[in-house]
Amino acid sequence: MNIDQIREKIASKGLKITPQRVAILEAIYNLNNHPTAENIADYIKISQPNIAIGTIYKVLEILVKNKIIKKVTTEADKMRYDGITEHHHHLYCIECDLIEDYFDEELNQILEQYFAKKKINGFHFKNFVVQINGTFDKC
Amino acid sequence: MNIDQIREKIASKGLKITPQRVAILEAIYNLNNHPTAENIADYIKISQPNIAIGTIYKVLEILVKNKIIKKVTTEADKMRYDGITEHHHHLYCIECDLIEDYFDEELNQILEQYFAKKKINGFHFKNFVVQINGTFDKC
DNA sequence: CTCACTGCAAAGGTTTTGCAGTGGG
DNA sequence: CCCACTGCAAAACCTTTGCAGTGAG
Repeated sequence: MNIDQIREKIASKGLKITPQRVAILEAIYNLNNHPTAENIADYIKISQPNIAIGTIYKVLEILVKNKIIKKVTTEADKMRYDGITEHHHHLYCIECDLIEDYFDEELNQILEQYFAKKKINGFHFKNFVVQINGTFDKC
Repeated sequence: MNIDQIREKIASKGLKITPQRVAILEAIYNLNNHPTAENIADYIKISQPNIAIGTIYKVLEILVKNKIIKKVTTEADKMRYDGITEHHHHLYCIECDLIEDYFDEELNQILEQYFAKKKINGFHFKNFVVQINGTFDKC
């Protein structure tokens, strides 16, 4: 994802393109590791030395509302953000706090098939996400 | 789950049985809706008018560590607690903040079978939880 | 009796808010 | 130009911590 694509992504939602917004979205794509607001602040400190932490939170909120990014939650109580909006799942490390993306079309199909035929009473099914818990070798 | 069962549950982990711990665990079982620390505080205010909020957090932490309850996370940034420790999934309302439990042995089997044969590189699989997103009729 | 637990209050950390000033369209 | 956005600082909020006093085993 290059700068022009990022600008286009912001503009396509009718949002103003500001250097801060571009830097934040670029940070999320480049960090690629479900960063916290603080991680993002550190990353963009070089290009945006004067950005306020409040601005970061406001921008993240707007990006989430416009479905450009998604919130990711863990048992640790900091909010984290995910720039991938296509359907995917997460590998959670139960020892460290690492999260990795997990894509598998077979898994999606199995579950789509399951939910298509399964009726859940009083509930309108939209989508699903699988939290896959375990440990990474690298930890 | 009656009081004696709750006391037994606490004692079985070698923990001291205190009125505060019993009240908190009873609240989680009776509220039955993945309460926050604050929800629990409100619920037990009648029986435990002097309990400190710090005590509630300390007790919850101990119950989680002893696997009597589990933490549940949502996009809202308050931690929530779940008294059901057997394997189950969650229905999340994307409009309000309601969470309901979802049990289905067929779903568990489908996914256990999937993960048994699927090798994830550099990752030791432990277990999985499915977040089922949608809306409740009652909302 | 003794040590783990509680109550209280203060501190810590993250996120939100209000407002004046700025800059993108 | 104008209104949306930013920077700044304060405040709100949830959760943790330290310590003295208490009570369960």
